[in-house]
Amino acid sequence: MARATAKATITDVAKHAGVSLSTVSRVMNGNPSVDPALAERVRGVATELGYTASPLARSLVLGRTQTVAVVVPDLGNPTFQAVLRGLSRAAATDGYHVLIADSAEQVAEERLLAVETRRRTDGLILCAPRMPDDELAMLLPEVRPVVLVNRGMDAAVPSIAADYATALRGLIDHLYSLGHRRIAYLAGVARSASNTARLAALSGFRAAHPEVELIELASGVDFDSGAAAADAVLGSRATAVLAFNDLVAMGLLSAVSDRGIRVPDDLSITGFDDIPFARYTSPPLTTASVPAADLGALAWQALHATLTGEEAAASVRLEPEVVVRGSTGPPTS
Amino acid sequence: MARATAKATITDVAKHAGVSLSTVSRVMNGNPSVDPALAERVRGVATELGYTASPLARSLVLGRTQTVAVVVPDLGNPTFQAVLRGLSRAAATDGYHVLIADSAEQVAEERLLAVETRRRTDGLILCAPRMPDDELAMLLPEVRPVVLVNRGMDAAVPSIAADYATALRGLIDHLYSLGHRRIAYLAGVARSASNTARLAALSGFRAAHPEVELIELASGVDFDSGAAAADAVLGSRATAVLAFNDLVAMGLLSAVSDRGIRVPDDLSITGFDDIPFARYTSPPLTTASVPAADLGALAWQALHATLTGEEAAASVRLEPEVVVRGSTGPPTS
DNA sequence: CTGTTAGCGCTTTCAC
DNA sequence: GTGAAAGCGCTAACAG
Repeated sequence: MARATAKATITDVAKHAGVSLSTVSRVMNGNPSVDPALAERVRGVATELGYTASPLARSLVLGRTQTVAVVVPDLGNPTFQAVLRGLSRAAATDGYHVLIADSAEQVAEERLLAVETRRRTDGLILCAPRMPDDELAMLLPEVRPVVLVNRGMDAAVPSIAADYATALRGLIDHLYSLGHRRIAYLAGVARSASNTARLAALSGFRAAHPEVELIELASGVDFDSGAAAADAVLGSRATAVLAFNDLVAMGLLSAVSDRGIRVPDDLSITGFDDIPFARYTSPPLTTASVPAADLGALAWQALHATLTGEEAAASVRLEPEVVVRGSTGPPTS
Repeated sequence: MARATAKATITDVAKHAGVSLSTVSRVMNGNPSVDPALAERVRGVATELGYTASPLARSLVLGRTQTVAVVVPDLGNPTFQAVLRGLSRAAATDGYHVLIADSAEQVAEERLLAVETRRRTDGLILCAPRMPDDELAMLLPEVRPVVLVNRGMDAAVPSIAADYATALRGLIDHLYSLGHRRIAYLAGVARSASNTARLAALSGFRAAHPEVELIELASGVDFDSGAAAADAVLGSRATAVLAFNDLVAMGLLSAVSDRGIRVPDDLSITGFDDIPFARYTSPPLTTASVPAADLGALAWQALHATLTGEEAAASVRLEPEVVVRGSTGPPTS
């Protein structure tokens, strides 16, 4: 017969049970130094009153909230959604809660969001691919413990990232082996961490294959920018295009299809990330599979490790896999 | 020259400024009853020390956390992702934080998650389409203030929902006007709130059009169950199928296409929700557009209203719009 | 084993 | 206008 009204406090329980606060506290925390019979009685009163310790009060005195913060640049992006999902489930497994902040692509807000959410939690998981290096460097000490996702920094802070460079290289090699010699790259956001990695892959490839024409084209990171890039891509006379990510690839695919271009016969297209929908376009998208949910889970593991002080969490780098589907093929022209 | 080490407390500031705690508190809270000059000095010390009031301590004494909880059944589902996004951004606008819990489709966990996250926050936004009515009824009083998403209850708790019944009816009418007389329905999760609404729409249509054959088929709520239902759908000899949602529709579309079935010539398919990818299938999906992000934003508004006690938040019901794309057409058989 | 006493860091009467 | 003191609900020495 629990009365759900006006949440009972530890004092109520103590009074009803005729014991001191400490005893109740001990019982509730499973401290064995309490007489079993007494403990039983206290527990009885507690359940009768529907008592649960206030997380707030505990947090204040214990100095930990059992909560971590995560800031992402866009909750609408499937990749970050997957990171969040992996993170959230992993954290839940360890009894932690997740406070979430979406900067909505406002890089200027990220710092504040990070600091603010961090103060209400025990640690931070930061996805801020576009925050300038120097700003990030200033921020990091302030929000420790923190783990970075998809972005390296100094070794002092653990970073869980996919190896964008190697993966993109895999995609280029795939196109090359198909026979493509004129390849466009839709560059996404210029100053993002993963774009930097991709550009490195590009120049690596250039060095190895000077005979191949690599054309860099500007673009955004979503459907619309992919679609908007269609004319530029077609104008470039490339036979294949590396899109910044699956979203861009899908937008492009859709737009060129509308213009009567056949994929992959007239144009091969690769995506990046392997979001859940990549296999359902037509043709299905060749892409690099970034295990975003794993990234989230690993980020949690790293943070949890430093939280429990077991070990200095190590950075980890995941290798995406090139998954070849129908959107790439040999050039016909 | 802010020293970021060991977060300064209000006591530090008071000491450095040579004033009492109360004064610092007043200054930090913009209480005008402080001598402007003194206030200025205190503010100086505060910034110098990099002082910010501990949200935890404030929460404890003020009795509010500036945080709300949201529980969703699956963070991998685009609809709930959109709800979360709309909610998170709206809440951020009002200076609130969002604590998120993903029950990972474990209906048994939802109650606990709801109660636990609610205790650390000021209110709850609950998406629990599959929780049994009686369990929900028991839970609600315990987590108030709460607002329900996509699920009505008694009038006592505000509910923000899309009108699934009317929308599905719109989809059926669309198929009917196209000439379909044998229509299959992929029923998704049997006991979910929105499925109940859909079934109501179905029987409404049956009453109006006894000449139409309406075939109910079991299915899940994701790609795979859509694909898995392909044989059953084909076996039913329906000329059109109403999929439980876009995911199911896409899975089905993909599977029947693989079998050489042409959509919409051989089979018309409708989805539900209008997730961002629905327009990028081929053919693009005819579906009912559920403004999930708006649902989230409205849920926030309702919760915020009851939090600030301005008014008793009202329930709202949004009308999805039927959006006709390429996956539906007249039957050819 | 159990109770008493300090706080955790802050806000808020209540006096001066 | 400013400070002293009480207390938000809990835990953790510290005594018995």
